[in-house]
Order: sequence, then structure tokens, then C-alpha cells
Amino acid sequence: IENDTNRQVTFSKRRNGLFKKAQELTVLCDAQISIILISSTNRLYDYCSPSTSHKKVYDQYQDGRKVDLWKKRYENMKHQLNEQSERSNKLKKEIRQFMGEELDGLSFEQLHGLEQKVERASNIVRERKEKAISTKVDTLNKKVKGYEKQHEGYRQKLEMMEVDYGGTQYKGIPMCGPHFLGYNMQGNPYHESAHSDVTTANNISSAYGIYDLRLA
Amino acid sequence: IENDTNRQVTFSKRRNGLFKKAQELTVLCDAQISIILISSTNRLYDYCSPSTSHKKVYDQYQDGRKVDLWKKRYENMKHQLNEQSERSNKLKKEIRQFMGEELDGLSFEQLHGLEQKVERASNIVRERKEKAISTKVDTLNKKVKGYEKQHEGYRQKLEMMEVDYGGTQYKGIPMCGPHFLGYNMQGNPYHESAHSDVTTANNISSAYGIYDLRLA
DNA sequence: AAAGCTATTATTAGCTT
DNA sequence: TAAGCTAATAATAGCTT
Repeated sequence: IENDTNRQVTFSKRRNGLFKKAQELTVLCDAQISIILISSTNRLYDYCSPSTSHKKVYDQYQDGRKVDLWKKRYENMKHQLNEQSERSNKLKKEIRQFMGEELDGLSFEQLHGLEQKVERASNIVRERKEKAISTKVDTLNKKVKGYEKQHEGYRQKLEMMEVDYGGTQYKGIPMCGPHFLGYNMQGNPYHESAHSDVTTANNISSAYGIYDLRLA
Repeated sequence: IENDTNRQVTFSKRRNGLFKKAQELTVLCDAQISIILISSTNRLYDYCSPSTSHKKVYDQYQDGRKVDLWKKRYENMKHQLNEQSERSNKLKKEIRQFMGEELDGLSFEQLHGLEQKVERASNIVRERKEKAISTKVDTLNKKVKGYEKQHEGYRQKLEMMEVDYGGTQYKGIPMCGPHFLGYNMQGNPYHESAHSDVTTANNISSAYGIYDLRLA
């Protein structure tokens, strides 16, 4: 409550006095003391009995008073972390089982259920893939046809120019033949092979492979 | 360092003195003080400046001194928890994609890879299930044959008794006919249907269904 | 046990260096 | 800014109630 610098001096002196008193209390009465002091200029000072630490004192205080500074929250979070970890492991196991690993513990019913689930998933994914490639090929088809039309236009123009001016070297641009890549990809393009055996997947993939389409 | 009860009195007096000094310091110099005091008999006492709280003071102390009482560990754990949570979500998404959901963001290559993975898993699980049922049926077969043999033995004995003593009412026990359930289940029992279309799974399940085997 | 008293000692605000 | 000094004040150990 005094002015300017005097307060700082008083603070210093009284702080030392406080710490001295604390030390006396520690020695005389075998007490544990933790003092933390923040000045008006936000400087930090602290005293702690030599036999202990701030943390120990605070932990004991938290335990004794049932108040929560950090400890409870910390332990609660630790608990949550363990739970999360367990859930994660369960998910991982589920994935591994889905991929055909760790099937030893499963009952027949469980195996059967898993089989149906995987089979269903397999169908969905295959359909999706086929739809994707069908769309892609269709788009490419349209593009190619567009170019062919354009090229045909150019060729006709050039022919006309040949007629008009006679004797140029132009013999037409290279063509891939009409309707290259032109067979119908609408709908399921593997309609016939879809009724083959379980190696269908590999057959499809190699069938796609020869086109080397680099889609997506 | 004094004897018995006097120490307790001194402790009380000095404790009050300390808290008084702390309060004076708080008022005179606008400081924030947190004092925690543990007596030799483990009793707890504390003083805290009215404008603040133990927790606030300790947090500021932890920030300022870069020491860790609880805060750092707490925040570290929070970070870990978030990471775990993210990982969990990724796993969940992976599972959903495996089951044919949320496929919209996938490129063609990703779709293709997923398809092969699911297909592979499907094969593994199916094989596993078929092996399981094959083994089970085999075991049942042997049991049934064993019972048949036993029954045959009983029948013969009874016939002999009929011959020995003549005219009893016994006409033989009910039989299911020889080799009931006796067709060969060794190896893949679905060898023929395995080359059918994608509805194979349902066919298998209904094929099993009529036996209502209640395995596992 | 707890509160009051007092002689003794310690603390400290303001001043000086 | 920091240390030393001192008069004035506060704290307190031991005692009494």
C-alpha cells in the first residue's frame, strides 16, 4: 500500500522474513511446508522444506482434501487412455479377422457369420470397382470417338485441298481404325465370367491389365 | 525441537504467525501466495491469497519454472489421447471400407487393391469354414458308424437269445438304415458348386441349413 | 486443551551510505 | 540498486488461568 520502489524493498524483506519463519517452523516442529509466491511484477519465488518437494506436498494435500488440482484429472485421463487403447486393439483384431488371420478362436457360427460378411463386402467392392472402370472406359470411348470425328473432318478437308491444289505429299493421318476401343462397356462388362469360380478376381485383374488403362 | 505438547502449541502459534505474515505480504505488496503446511502429525493447513487459488498459483509456477508437477504430464497425456482417438477412427474407417461402406473417396487403384484384399480374405474364411464343417461331419460320421456297429451287435445277441429261448416279442431296434449320413465329406464338399456364381455363399448356407447341424 | 499474559527476542519501515 | 542502521513494532516461549 506504499508507493513505487519502497514496496519492492518491503516485499523483499518480508519475503525473506516469511521464508525464514517457514524454515523455523520446519526445523522446530518437523513440519513440511510448500510456499509459492508471485510478486505484483509476476516474479516467482518459492520455499520448500528440505525433506520434501512441492509436488509431494501438493499430492498429499490433494489426497487429504479431496480437492482436485491435477492428480484426479491426470488419473482419470490415464484411465481413458487405457480404455481407448483396448478399443483400438479390439478394432485391430477385428480387422485381422476380417483379413483371415487369427481365426482359431472362432466358433462355427462365428466363422459362418464372418464368411457372409466378407462375401457381402467382396461383392459390394467388386461391383463398385466394375462400375468405376465401366464409367471410365465409357468416357474414354466417347473421347476417342470425338477425336475420330475430328480427324475425319480434317482428312476430308485435306482431301478437298488436294483436289483443289493437286499433287501434295499428304496421304492422310495415321488412324487406329474406326471404333477402336469401341465395344460396349455399358453395364457389367464381365457378365459372362462373373459366373466362374473363386479365381474370378485374378482373371478380371489380368483382363484389365492388358489394357494398361491407368485409370483414376 | 522441544518436547511433547509444547511443540504442538508452538506449531499452532507460529502457523498463525506465518499465515498472518503471508496475508500482510498479500495486502501490502499485492502478491499472490500459496502455502501448504503439513504438521508432524500429518494434519493439513493452507493459506492462499484471496484473489487466487492454489491451482492458479501452481500453474503459473509450473509455467514459469518449466518444472513439471502435473501440468506437463497432463497435457502430454491429453495429446496421446487425441492421437489414440485418431488412430481408432482410422481403424474404424478401414473396417467400414472393408465392409463396403464409404468407398466414395477411393481411387480406382485403391478400389482394386481393396477388392483383392477382400477377395483373399473371403477365400481364407470360406476355406476355414469348410474345413471346420468337414471335420465336424467326419467326426459325427464315425460316431454314427460306431453306434451302428454297437446296435448290430445288440441285434445279433438278441436274435441269439430269441433262438435260445424262443418266442419273445422283440423284433429288433429301430434303425436309420446302414450308412445314414454316410456320404463322403472328406475334402471340399462343395467341389461342384464352387464354380457357380457369386450367390455361392447363400447356396452353401442353405445346403447346410437343411441338416440343421448346430455345430461348433 | 485453549486462551491470556509478559518478558524477551525478532522483524521491519524508513532512513543513511 | 543494494546493504546497513535503528527506533518502533510484532512475534512468541513459557507461564498462568
